[in-house]
Amino acid sequence: MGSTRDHRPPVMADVAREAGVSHQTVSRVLNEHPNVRGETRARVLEAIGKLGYRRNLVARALVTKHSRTLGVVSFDTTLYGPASTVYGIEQAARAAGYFVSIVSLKSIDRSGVRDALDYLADQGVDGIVVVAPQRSAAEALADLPVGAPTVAVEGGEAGDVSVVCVDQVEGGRLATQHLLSLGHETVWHVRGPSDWLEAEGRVAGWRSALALAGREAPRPLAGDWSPRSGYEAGRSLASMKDVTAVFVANDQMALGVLRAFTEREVRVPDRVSVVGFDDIPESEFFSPPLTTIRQDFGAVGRHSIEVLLRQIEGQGPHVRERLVVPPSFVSRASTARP
Amino acid sequence: MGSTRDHRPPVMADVAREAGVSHQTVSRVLNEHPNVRGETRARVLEAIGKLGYRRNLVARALVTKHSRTLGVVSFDTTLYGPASTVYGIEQAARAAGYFVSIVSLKSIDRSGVRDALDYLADQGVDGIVVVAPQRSAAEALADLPVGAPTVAVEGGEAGDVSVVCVDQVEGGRLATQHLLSLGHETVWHVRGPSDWLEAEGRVAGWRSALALAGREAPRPLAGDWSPRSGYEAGRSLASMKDVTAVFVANDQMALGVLRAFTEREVRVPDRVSVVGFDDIPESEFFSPPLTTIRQDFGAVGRHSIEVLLRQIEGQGPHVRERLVVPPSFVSRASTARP
DNA sequence: AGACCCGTTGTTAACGTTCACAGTCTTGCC
DNA sequence: GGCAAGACTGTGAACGTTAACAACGGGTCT
Repeated sequence: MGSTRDHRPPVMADVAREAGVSHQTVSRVLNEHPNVRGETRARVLEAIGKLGYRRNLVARALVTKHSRTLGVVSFDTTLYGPASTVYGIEQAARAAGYFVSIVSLKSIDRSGVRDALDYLADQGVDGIVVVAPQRSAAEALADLPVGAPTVAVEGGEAGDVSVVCVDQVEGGRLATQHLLSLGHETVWHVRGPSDWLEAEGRVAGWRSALALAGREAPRPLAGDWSPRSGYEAGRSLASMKDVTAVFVANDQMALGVLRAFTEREVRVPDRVSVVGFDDIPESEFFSPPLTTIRQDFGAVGRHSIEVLLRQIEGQGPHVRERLVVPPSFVSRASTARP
Repeated sequence: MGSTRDHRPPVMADVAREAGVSHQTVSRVLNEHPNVRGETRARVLEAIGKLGYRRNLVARALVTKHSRTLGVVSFDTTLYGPASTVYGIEQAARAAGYFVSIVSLKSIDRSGVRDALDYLADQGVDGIVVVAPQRSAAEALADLPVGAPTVAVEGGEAGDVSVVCVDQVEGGRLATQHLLSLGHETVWHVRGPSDWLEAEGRVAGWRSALALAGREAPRPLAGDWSPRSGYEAGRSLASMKDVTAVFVANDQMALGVLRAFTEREVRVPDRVSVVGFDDIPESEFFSPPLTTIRQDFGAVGRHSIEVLLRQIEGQGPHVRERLVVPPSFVSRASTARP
């Protein structure tokens, strides 16, 4: 104990003095440079421990031009999907030794995305993950001026950037085929908002499965992902006599549909079968437990970081990757033969 | 057009040269120093625009010792509560011109919290918000070695740091009093994990309301916040004959309870009344729609930033604040007279 | 023996900003 | 006309790190 000044946190020079070496040698020890004698290294390490030295990452970032910080732009991290994705991203990033700086947009429009990108670029992030489920976000990304490597999550055919996404079309197909295979004549659909790529993908999958089976696609009902919109769609569906199977574009809306059916005493799955999408933790305990399509958000987050790091750390000519995570079918009690 | 080198982003010196002033004057314009002639300012601004100059925040942080970045430590941001809180924090922080760096812990133990704090301190954050709903987290905070100002959210009597929280005791009381006022003899409770302060607070509120009414408190059933644990508690409750009212410590578990009751054909609210906690977006569409206690997570997030900024920006002798956000009662269809 | 390489260490100069201080040019006032 | 006060601007030195290069010593090869 008893360093010269305890009121200022120690810097590299203090450690160097303590260990009787130059500050550059301290730097070498910290950066695990191979050419440092074992005994010297030990002395430096001891001095570091004694002084409680912590390297100043800001100074380091200034000279290396690498902040070891990744930026994440997301839309409404209150929703289960984005929240889980961001969680996966953060975990993977930290495991790789990166910090994560987050910007949550209230609405994703062109300028909002652009501002967020600028904001992060200002901070000097090494790379950016944009969770861009809406078409407008994907488009904003297309004319991106950002220097930093970027990966889009759920970003459709987003311009020049790499994309990691769940195969929504396949998910829609899975749900619809399951219902058809049970013997339903056709399958109705409560869709998500039209500016969401995920909503479009699920519609496309639904249509293609119906087409493959030679069935006419009924007019889809519009929802906005919220339970309330599902509830309203459910009331419409309940009043139609020929509805026996419904594919709802997410579990929250499916909950609303179930609620509407319960109120109108439309039994599920006896009279109508329902399939959801996402597999939120609650859906297993809906009444009845919801058959749904699971998205592995954690995997999406992890993959997006892998792709991004490959782009940051790997050299080579900026390959644009596209990684698709398959959804999976989860069978529960909300579907049955007609 | 045609600056000397387009391949390197422009720095202050480039702007200075372009505008025919010194770099210091550019700095003054950027920092809105009053003593700059209007015409000079205009010239500098024009040069900035022409060159597309953006100030390097890393270099700035090095000299000012302020990164304008706030750290957030949270536990499982997949859950609705933490996710909403973090969202509120991020929005408020950005509005105040701060970046937000997030660390999501998988498990909150002493060393985990400490590592996260170190990690953020290394990065040079100006302040830290710890969303510490678990006792272990709060304790870890008690012996905090961090130099940065810190605020705990839901942190109980967390050592020396300021705390922002929802009045859980009041919430538990509200729920219980509502059930008692309907005429129920007593109220059962499905509680959260015992190492969560929120769970303890709700239990305390429940007990105090029962005590005030001169009723015996039944033995609480243990849950872990998950719908499944609620389901299991619900199965137990369904097999007891004298249960007419249940206060469940969160909405997810309440969903599980409702599911168990439905399976056993225990009618809600006809035979048993149920009250939840949180008011997640789904609970309005449970069957039946859930009467619950709403927590304003957004307000908690905003307040925590206010308190933190007051601590960072305000001088003065580190006052330890404690800010309590009141919960509110939301009446729906899951409760009735016995 | 001399040249050369390599492991190890130190010295000096960036990185791009702000701070402290020293100028210069007005302006007002006696 | 001189002088001080203030507005405005410039110069140099930090901030704490890494990069580039030089220097030294000992070993190997010819």
